[in-house]
Formats: sequence, C-alpha cells, structure tokens
Amino acid sequence: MYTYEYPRPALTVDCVIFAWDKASEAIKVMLIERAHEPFANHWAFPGGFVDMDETVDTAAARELEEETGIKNVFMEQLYTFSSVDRDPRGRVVSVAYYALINMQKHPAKAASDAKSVKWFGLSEIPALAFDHQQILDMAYERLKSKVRYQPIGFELLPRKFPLSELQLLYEQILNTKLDKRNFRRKILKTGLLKPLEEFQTRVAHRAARLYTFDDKKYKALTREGFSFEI
Amino acid sequence: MYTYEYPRPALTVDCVIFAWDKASEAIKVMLIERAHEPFANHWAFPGGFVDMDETVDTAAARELEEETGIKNVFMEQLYTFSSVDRDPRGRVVSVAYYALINMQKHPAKAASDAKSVKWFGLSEIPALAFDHQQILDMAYERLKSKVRYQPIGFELLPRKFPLSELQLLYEQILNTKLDKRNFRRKILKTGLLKPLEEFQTRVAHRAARLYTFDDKKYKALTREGFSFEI
DNA sequence: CCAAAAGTGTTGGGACTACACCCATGA
DNA sequence: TCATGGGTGTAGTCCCAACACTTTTGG
Repeated sequence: MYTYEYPRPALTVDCVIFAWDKASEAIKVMLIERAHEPFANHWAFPGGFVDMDETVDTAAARELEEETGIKNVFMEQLYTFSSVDRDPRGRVVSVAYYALINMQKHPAKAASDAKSVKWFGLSEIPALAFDHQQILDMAYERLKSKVRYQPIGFELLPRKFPLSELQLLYEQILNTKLDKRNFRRKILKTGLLKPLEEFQTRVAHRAARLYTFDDKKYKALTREGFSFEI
Repeated sequence: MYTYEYPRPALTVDCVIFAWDKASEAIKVMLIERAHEPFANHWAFPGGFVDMDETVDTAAARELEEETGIKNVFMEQLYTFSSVDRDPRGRVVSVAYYALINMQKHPAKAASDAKSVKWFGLSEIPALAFDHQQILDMAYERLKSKVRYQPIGFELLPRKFPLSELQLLYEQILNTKLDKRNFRRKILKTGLLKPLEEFQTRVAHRAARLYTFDDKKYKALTREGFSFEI
C-alpha cells in the first residue's frame, strides 16, 4: 500500500518568538534578516530543515538555539503550512512554532547565516519572507486567545514583577484597557501569584510589591482540572 | 543556506472522523482495518501520503474521500506528529486532521485497501496502528474544548434536530449532565438556532419542535466578534 | 510639596444554578 | 389512561463591571 518511493516535500520548522519589551511597553517579535536567496534582505523567522533523526519539536528547539542562542523556553506547535508555492525553491512544508521569552534573559544575538537580528513591534513589521506574515498573524491570534485561559503571560516577564506590569502586558496583548482593581482581584484570586517581601527600587513613586508565578501551585491546580480566565 | 539535497521524511495525513450516532446516543469514531503490513489487521484512521502538488489540507480531504467517500465536511488541522519511530517502515511525519460528520448523511463504506470500515464508540476503541491512539486522544481533547466556545456541535447533527438531541450530544462530548431548562435558555439566547414549524414524527410522546443552525447569523456574529459559551 | 504610580471597597445588575410541574402524543 | 419525553418560570446566589480616593516614594 504505502511506499517509500513516494515523492517527498522538504520539511522545515519556523519559530515565531514573542517577547515583552518593558522599555517600550510593547510585545515584540524577533526577526532575522536573510543573507541569501531566496528572499535575501527580507526578514524572516528563525527556522530550518528537520533532520531525519529528530522530531519537529526537537528541530524547532534546535534551530532556535542555533540561530539565536535561546533555549529552554516556552514553545508550542502552532500549525503546519503547506501552500505549494510558499517557497520559490520548490516544495517545502513548514511546521510553525511560537515561543514566549523574556527579553532581559535573552538578548537578540546575530545568527551565523543572517545579516542581523532585530526585535519588531507588531505595528512595525517589515515585508516578510515566504508566507511568514500569515504565520505571524496566526501566531498572534493564538497568543491572544491562549493568554486568556492559560497562564502563559508569565513566560514573557522576569521572574519577579509588579502586578502593574502584568496588567500592562495583558492590555497590550489583548489590545484593551483593563480596570486595575478588578484585574488585581481576579489575578490574585487564582492563587497563582506568590507575593514577595520585595519591592521595586529606584522608582520615583511608591514602590510596588513584586510577585512571582507559583509554578508548583499551577501544576497542582492543573492536575485537578481548574480553569483560568482573564 | 537551505539546500534541496537535504534528507526528507515522508509526509502523510491522518484523519480522525467523529460522528454522532443517534441510535446509541454516543460519539463514534471511524476506523479502517488495515489489510497490509505494517500493522495488518490493526485499526487505523484513514490517511495517506501528501502529493507534491497539493497542500496538506487538500491531501486530507482527498484521502478522506478516496478511503471513505466522505467529502465537504467540517475538517480542521489538529497537530503534526513526528516521533522518529512512529512508523516501522522509516521516517514518516504525519499531519493529523479531525472531521465532524453527520452519520446519516455519510454511512461508512469499505475502502479499497482496507479489510473493513467500522464505527467505534470512544470506550470500545481497539488497539490502533502507529501512534493513532495518541492522535485520537488529542483529537478528542480538541473536540471537547472547542465545542464549548465554537458552535461546531451542529456539524454532527442532521440539518433539523430537536433541542434535546443537541443537549444529549453536548452531554456525551463533555461527559456531564446538563440542566434542560438552563441549556435551552442559553443555547436559544445565542440566536444561532432558528425554530422551525416542523416537529418530530413517529414518537410515542409529545413531538419536539425542530431547529436548524443559522449559518448566516453565525457568520455575521463572527465578523463582529461575538463569543459563544456553553 | 509635587508628581506619579500603588493600593484599596462597595454597589448594582446580570448571569448562573437549582429546582418541579403540566402538556401533548401514541400506544 | 398511561408512559414518555416536551416544554416552561422563579428565586437565591455569585460574579462582574463600574467607579475615586488615599498612600507612599523620590525628586
């Protein structure tokens, strides 16, 4: 029935990397400028071919590390893109992933075969290579919907953060304004944030208490099937 | 940078087909019994290789039609499975889909290269070929979560149905008991169901009013971004 | 003392849950 | 007339949204 002589598309992975930029209070996406054809001088997501002895998950993590030095971050499969003409060199199917990282921990670092690496705000995305704009659109949609019912926003923040920063992050991702009191009540009621005896420093106003995401508690609650909702 | 001399995994699609079986009041999954090795005599989802001139979406629809005669149904990409040893013949990556169909409209029909085709309840799934049990688990999880916030339950029902059948369907998928009055109120409040001037026939009790899913209304509401919630 | 953000409670309305009886029909 | 599911309303509770002022700190 099946045969190995069947023609095979090439298989790649692409990785959309989101980060929270505290300075500009905006979500950013990491792009690398391609040095070679096709799409030389265009911006694209880090990615590359899947090896014969690795899963696509592994390939995505490997490519991410090779091209940006980033590893051990939240990463999830997004969708498999397969338009016949999405790559001018021939038939290439790509499994897209998205990652959420903390910009302080992972500064952008030039990749070997790229001219440069840069963070872009979602409203300043340049012309992208391949069908990467479509991939980005879907990744952002996924981020928006997932952030509402799974506590993945924390992946974008430093380990210790004030509630106001978390709120700002949610406001940026969801593109809405949230009520401060209601937001605090709701987020604290989940019990997923541990208040610390530490405070902001060097701010020209009352220092905010820092919180940290309680991963143990989250795992425990997940096991007994709870629901999170912003 | 990229090269076409790169080794390529084979690429397939697999399709999990869910249906609502009114007779047994249960969700069923269509499996085909494999005639040939590997996994001869094991049950598996319909699927097959992706051609060089088609998208994976197209391949999934094509394989579904070729192997079961079913076409023009709700079908969505689920996940891409890529364990290195998932196929004993070598490296095969598979993009899984799930479909929701109406069992009356699409009776199971024997496929060319299968010994037989059968519907199985979720509690009577036999040993499956490849990693298809894992695929099924993920597909069912997706169905369960999606049915709560997108009106996809209707894809499983005939065009005209009484509310009690819709409720039964939800109860089976979500594996819970729902309150009749609250369910009716909530589902009618969405405005997505059009009441008809038709009723059940040949039932040994008061005949229930039939309803139909209002697709136009759904599309209109979707455009203006509404949210649906069971 | 001023500017800037931190932090805090209450109230009204809408939504959800729980719950029980009569109705229509065919056998 | 009986058995079976169809169909309906209400009351109590909880959750959510809306809203403004005082506190703390550094400059």
